[in-house]
Amino acid sequence: MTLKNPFAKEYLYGSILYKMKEELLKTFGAQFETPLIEEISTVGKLAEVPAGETIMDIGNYVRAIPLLLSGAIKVLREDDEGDELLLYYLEQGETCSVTMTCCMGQTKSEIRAITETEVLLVMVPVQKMEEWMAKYKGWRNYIFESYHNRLNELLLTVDNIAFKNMDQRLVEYLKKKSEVTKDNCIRNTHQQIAYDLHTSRVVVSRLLKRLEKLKKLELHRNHIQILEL
Amino acid sequence: MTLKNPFAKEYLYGSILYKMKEELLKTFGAQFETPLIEEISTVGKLAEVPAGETIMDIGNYVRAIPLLLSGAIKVLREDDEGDELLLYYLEQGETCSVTMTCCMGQTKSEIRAITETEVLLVMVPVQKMEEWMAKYKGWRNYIFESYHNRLNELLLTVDNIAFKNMDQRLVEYLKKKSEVTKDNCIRNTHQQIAYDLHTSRVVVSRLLKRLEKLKKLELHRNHIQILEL
DNA sequence: GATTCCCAGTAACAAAAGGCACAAATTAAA
DNA sequence: TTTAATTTGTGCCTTTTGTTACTGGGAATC
Repeated sequence: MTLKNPFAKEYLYGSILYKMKEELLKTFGAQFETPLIEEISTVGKLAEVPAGETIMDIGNYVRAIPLLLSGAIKVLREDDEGDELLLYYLEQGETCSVTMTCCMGQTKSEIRAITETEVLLVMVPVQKMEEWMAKYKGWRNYIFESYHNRLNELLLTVDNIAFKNMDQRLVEYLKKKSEVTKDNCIRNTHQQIAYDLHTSRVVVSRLLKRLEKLKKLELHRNHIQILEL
Repeated sequence: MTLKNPFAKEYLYGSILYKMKEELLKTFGAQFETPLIEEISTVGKLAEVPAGETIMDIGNYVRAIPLLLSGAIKVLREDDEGDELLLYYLEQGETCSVTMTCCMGQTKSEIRAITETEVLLVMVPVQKMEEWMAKYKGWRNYIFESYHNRLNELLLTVDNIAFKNMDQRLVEYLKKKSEVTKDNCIRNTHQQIAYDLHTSRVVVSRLLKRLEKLKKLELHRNHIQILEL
């Protein structure tokens, strides 16, 4: 947040404190202690980010971790040649464990995070994270659950790329994407899908055509209408 | 530890407490507080397991987590059809985060763990784990570092299966295996390698033959002598 | 010593995935 | 409107990986 600020709008002091607390209660009220929510409201920064923004990139140093209040973020991996692969999506109430381990260990980010939809999040400085770990059981449990969820999500990703063929992976991808965007219409070009799945545009086009013939979706320019997968 | 005990020898009370403390100091002396090491010695159970034993299987409930004092453990994933894939190795001073999240969340194990070499480990009951988290900073850091390491290791696994071809993966596999077993000789059949890499025996044989022609190794029945990879 | 079993080598073939080239359709820009 | 750029559809070919089938070598067992 100190270097180049990637956020479109950042709420200013006081003016929007009420909204932040309200949003925190909505998302974390059940698992966080009230004083913890108080503290987050005080030190955290609320940010609203439009879709398609890179909020964390490979090689960046991390000094704050994001708590996702609404919207979805996609987390990507990149290899030496710049080839990408979608790892998983983060949704409401989640946080990026990979980022967390990075800022704890003072190492650079290993992943790239891009907003999939418009997103509302709270940035919490890393020092507080450690402090709350000793102080609030709710926070400790949350951090552990996050790790748990991320590890399991990564295992599912491994399952997909190791055990499944591209056609199955494509179907899973479309399902998941439609789920997180809450939209039956995938607003993407074939090339963009190919990047996420780490394959070529031609392959995606071919498989999509096959799915269209099976009446599972309708293809249009720049978007795909899902019928039933 | 309550059901079928998979351990060959389990050290009995008192008799070997000295050895346990000594081993704990050797492996964890630098990062654990002295009273923590005391506590581990008191509640932990030292176990020596020969190579090739399954110490954790998919579907098992976990009530204790292992701290690895020496040797190596391989961690596998399995799909619905019983196809396997090696995820990573655990080595001295490490613990299985996936197992940890399982016992914290009271869920079943998602992975299988098999001793790659003879192994010395301490089993710690899960309740203590939580207790120490609030009590010892050294423990808290250790648990976090473990998660960190596991996540990064899993990311590398994803990189391998997503971005690399089978020949490169095979070379990496042989290197890593030779490293953790501290042995230039891979004592495996081609079929066993094929299981770990989730491919077929014929493919492994083909690629190994190619490596032999490149003078990178020598093939023998039941073992492979690595020259330089 | 003969038999059986396991392991490795190999050829031939099949399937999955990727690459290239180009055409057609549609949109955006000039 | 004309032109340019983008997106998609497809045929053809290559590479990679997987499958089947069969071979012989060697070790273990009878």
